[in-house]
Amino acid sequence: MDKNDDFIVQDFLPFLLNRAAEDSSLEFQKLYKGRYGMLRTEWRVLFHLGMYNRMTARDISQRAKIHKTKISRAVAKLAERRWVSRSRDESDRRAEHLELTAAGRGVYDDLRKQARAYDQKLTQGFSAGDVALLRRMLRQLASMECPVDLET
Amino acid sequence: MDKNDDFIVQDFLPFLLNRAAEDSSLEFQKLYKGRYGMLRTEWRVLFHLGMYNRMTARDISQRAKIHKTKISRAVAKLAERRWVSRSRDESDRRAEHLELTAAGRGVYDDLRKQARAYDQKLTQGFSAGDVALLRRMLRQLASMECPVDLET
DNA sequence: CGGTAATAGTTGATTTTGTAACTAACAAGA
DNA sequence: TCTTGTTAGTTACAAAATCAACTATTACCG
Repeated sequence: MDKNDDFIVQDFLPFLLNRAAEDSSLEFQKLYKGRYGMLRTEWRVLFHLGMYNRMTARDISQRAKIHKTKISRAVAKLAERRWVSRSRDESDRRAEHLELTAAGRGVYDDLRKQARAYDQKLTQGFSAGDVALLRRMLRQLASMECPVDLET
Repeated sequence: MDKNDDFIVQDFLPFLLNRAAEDSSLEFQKLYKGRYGMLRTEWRVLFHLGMYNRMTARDISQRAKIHKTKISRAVAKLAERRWVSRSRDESDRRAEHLELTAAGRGVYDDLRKQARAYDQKLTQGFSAGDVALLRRMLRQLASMECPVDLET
């Protein structure tokens, strides 16, 4: 990693990140998939709404960096299952405010509990300080560059 | 993260990992996609072959934890472009040995250079020690549980 | 105003992935 | 040998992601 030509592609950060991401997501995915028949994007939208309460699709898209078409379809499914309610913004009738219904919040609460437990399981091999550092670095890596056109 | 109910789903490790993985991959993806029209799995297969020289699809599958169908398709494309050559194992005619051609090695060499530079760019905001710790933790998170049936 | 551009969100077509089932080759025991 | 089981790899079909184009609404600016 330091010298001129000893670069091991197995150490390539994007590779390591993708592997860790895929592997660490697998088990939790079974949960929201198996228990609620949700897709990953649906779960992400759900938890953003659970956390911020009232957002438009655009808000979620920007905050989570999820493409708007994915959100559109996820919201459609969540609304169909009555976990999310939609209401037009009257001052800008293009926009739509999204909120969890009571049922949706029930699902969110359950999954959040599971997520917490799962997170603890994932991190139990590390010291608290290391985990904190890890999260900080991941956040920084994620926000690093965002010149990416989220539309299109 | 510590108390009973202050779990912020934005801190959820799989979420952070996925975001960091996606974001950190984007720019490099443009490279192998734009310059060589490769898909992610193809690039992964290519660099495994570049690193280990002679492998079967199964070897790659196990080492990189990539599903065999993905590898099969990636190899098909790489072979079609004459970047990879295939040869049957004579002692076990089910297996096929894969190797980079000269052209394939050219591509690999170029991309490995790019990868090294890109990796340095990604990590330049952190101390060397932190980066080393990060890689170690990612590797551990990735290999943590592997009860997952790689076949099927 | 009127026209062009931008924005929120949706839809449809194409790609890519995931899942299962399949072929072909080998292994091992009755 | 035959039967059953396993392994390497491919293929077919369904599920999902991506990309481009679309509607409807608002903003900007002459």
